[in-house]
Amino acid sequence: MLTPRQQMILSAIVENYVRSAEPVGSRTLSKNQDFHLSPATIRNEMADLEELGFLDQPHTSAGRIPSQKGYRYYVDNLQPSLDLDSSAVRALRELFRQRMDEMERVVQQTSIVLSHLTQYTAIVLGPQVNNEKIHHIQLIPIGHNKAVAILVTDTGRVSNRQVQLSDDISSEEVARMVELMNHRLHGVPMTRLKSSVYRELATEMASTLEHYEDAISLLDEFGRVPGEDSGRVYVGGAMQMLDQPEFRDVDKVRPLLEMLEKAESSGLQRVVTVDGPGIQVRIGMENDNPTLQDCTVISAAYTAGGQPVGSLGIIGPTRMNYGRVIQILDMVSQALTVAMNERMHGNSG
Amino acid sequence: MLTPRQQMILSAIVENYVRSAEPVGSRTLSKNQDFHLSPATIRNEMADLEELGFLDQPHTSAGRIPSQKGYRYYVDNLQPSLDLDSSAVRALRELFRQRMDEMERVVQQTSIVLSHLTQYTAIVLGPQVNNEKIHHIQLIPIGHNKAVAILVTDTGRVSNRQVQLSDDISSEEVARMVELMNHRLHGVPMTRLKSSVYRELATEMASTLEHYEDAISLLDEFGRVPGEDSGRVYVGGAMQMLDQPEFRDVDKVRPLLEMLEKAESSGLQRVVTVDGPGIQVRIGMENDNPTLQDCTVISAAYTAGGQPVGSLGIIGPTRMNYGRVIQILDMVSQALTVAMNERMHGNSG
DNA sequence: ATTAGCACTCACTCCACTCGAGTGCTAAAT
DNA sequence: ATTTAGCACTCGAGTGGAGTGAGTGCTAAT
Repeated sequence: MLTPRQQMILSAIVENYVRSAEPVGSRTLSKNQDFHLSPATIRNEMADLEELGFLDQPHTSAGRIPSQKGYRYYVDNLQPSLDLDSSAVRALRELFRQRMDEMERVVQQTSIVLSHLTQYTAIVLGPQVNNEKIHHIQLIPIGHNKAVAILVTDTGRVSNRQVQLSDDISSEEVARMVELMNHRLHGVPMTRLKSSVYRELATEMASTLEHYEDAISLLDEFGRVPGEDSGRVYVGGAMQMLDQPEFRDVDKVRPLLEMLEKAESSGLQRVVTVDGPGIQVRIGMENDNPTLQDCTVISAAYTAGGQPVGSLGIIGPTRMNYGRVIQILDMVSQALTVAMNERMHGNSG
Repeated sequence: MLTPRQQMILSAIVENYVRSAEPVGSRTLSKNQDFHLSPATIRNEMADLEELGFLDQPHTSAGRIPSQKGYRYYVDNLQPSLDLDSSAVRALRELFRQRMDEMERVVQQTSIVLSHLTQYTAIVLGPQVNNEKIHHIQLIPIGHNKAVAILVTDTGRVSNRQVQLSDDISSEEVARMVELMNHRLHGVPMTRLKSSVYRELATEMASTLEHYEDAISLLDEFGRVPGEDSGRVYVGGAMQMLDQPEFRDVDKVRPLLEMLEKAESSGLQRVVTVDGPGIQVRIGMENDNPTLQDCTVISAAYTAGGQPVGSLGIIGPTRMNYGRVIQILDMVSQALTVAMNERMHGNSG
């Protein structure tokens, strides 16, 4: 489709523009010793590339910048395969190996590290472990008719809720209630808590327990929120956006920053979620979200036990250093996968 | 110190400037029907006020703006006492009365509500309950030598940690360990966990338990982090900053937004912490933090059981609507105090 | 003590002008 | 048939002066 020379020129334009953030002219490229061509020749090629839709021209007498189609072509066909810096990988693994007591911490830390490494804004989705199973339920009374209900999953995640018990419930009945729930719910996937098991257990409890509504409301509580920090969105280095020349205008960044601020409620999950394996690159309009029409989102999944459980991504202007970001994202997603699996290891009973 | 007429003029300048964000001229004030004075007279007064340091002049032929000293005088002496809108109070109380399962949620929600109400950025410090006592400790084994340790306080707060047990520890010994810890630690304030009690208990356990180092490391874990969300900082409406004309320049907002982004590590706690009761107003340089030299921080404490346990504040430009913000902050801090006490109520055993 | 009048200041806007990087086209050179 | 040199053209960015208007300070009259 494109001649080798056209490819060279497109590639050079992308790389130049990514570096300088300014339209690239024919003379600049001509001085590039790699191809010995006069500016005029390059101009002709550029005119062709523009006609084909790979380049844009901000105005008549400016240089060329890559169009979204141009970036896409570059990413798909022209990107130099960088050999990944194995020392960086090792440093990164080391970082994750550090004692991070909470899974939440691991994920949050990742978003910060990722944004530091790339110099762009990073988004990490907390692990969405949906094959998590109930391991243990406990009720600890505190004061007058109040209790803390605690639910531990097989992965070691702990949820807790404060519950109000009926006035006239006896401690024996509470004990029976907890025993019954543990008996029936051990090993049951969290996802089924509110649906099938719920009804079954409800009828059984109704017949054996006096205050079964207490138990029901308790289970309701746990079922309502799928899990505190699963599904959470961590944004690292949001203010990196301000360093990008294309976003130096307050009116241009505001919608982006607002989106990042209200991460959970602005559908940011969708933005970085990936379908398949590998690295996904969404350039400009390829993002469904209209706020991101001048941005590129590069994202990857991380897995636990072979299953994808979350994803992480980078947001920046379409003028992004694709090669570098892809390389780093690849590295970090692998490191995070390893860290995840180390945490999970041996917890599946 | 200031004549009544000077006060009137200063007051009018502050209020005008807060509204318009533009220097106030003598003609503008003259048209204000309240005082029947010619522009010339007002000019003379303004010249005096400037000499006294209450007003600044951006450049020779511009109107006047309040200096930081001017704002301070206004806040201390001239501020009209607004009668607080009782319907708004009721609406707010209602909002807090809604079932918010986690204390964290309450606080986070407050930061959002507060920023909506004021149209400025809000900061809320999570409750720092330091007279919390240990209520119950529990160890739930999951899989191979791993366990989840759970600590419940008398206020119903739950902390949990994953711990690794020694290979050859028996379940009986684990049970004895937990029993011993519960026996000795029930009712002990969290703050003493790492100091006095620690040593006492350590020696006792060393003599009665074989694997006492497991227990020690467990208590260490709980003692290390004072409590997950106590001391946390919640920032609401950070992007409100972008709506302020004085921060429309990216270079001006960047430091502020970066500070808000790294809330926990940038010493934001200090910024909104208040010493005494009542509302605290820090104008410009009165803030220790140099990043805030053009900002005003208005903050208040909220209490639980009579003790101040946290604080909440508003950050905006020095050109701030002091009256409104103080009123709202007063309202919200009271509502939050009520909400806190409702949650705590009856849990002190 | 207040005000009218007036000269003065200064940011802001508009406009004409230049500068230069870059283009497209044509004709010559390879 | 390519490639290149040459040239006229375009257009954004930067410059500098004129004009405008909001605002001031000072002085003299009320």
